[in-house]
Amino acid sequence: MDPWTAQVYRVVRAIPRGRVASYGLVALLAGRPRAARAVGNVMLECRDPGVPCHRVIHADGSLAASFPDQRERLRREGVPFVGARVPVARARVDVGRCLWRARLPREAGFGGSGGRLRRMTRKDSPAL
DNA sequence: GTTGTGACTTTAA
DNA sequence: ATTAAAGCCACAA
Repeated sequence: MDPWTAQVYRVVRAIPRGRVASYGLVALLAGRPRAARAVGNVMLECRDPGVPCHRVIHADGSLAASFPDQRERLRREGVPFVGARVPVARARVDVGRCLWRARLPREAGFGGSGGRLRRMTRKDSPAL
């Protein structure tokens, strides 16, 4: 398994039950702030039951069209939804209430031994 | 090197 | 509230 996949798995495994993280947040914690899309690709290939890939959702609370089980698996964990009065496929996660507030120091390789962090560039923060 | 492919995100209509 | 367009990134051809 390549390092990128391993790093993404490490982050996703850290998402607690009943909480969710956007692809973008996972990318951020994985040390690749703009690699949300690439995170999606990893999830697409993920067959490891130990990785709670259903807890990774769109930034606006909507879910990937091609992952039908996701809604039910989240519901089973008590993840709150909004739009309970519209088509099932439209219902979105109440991100405001269950977004994972990650602890930075140790989780996901920050400050720990594992994570590869890239030096910040102008593109990462225009304020630089 | 280049090109194409997405379980993405943000912005502008 | 939708929808489209344009970025963005890792990966495999």
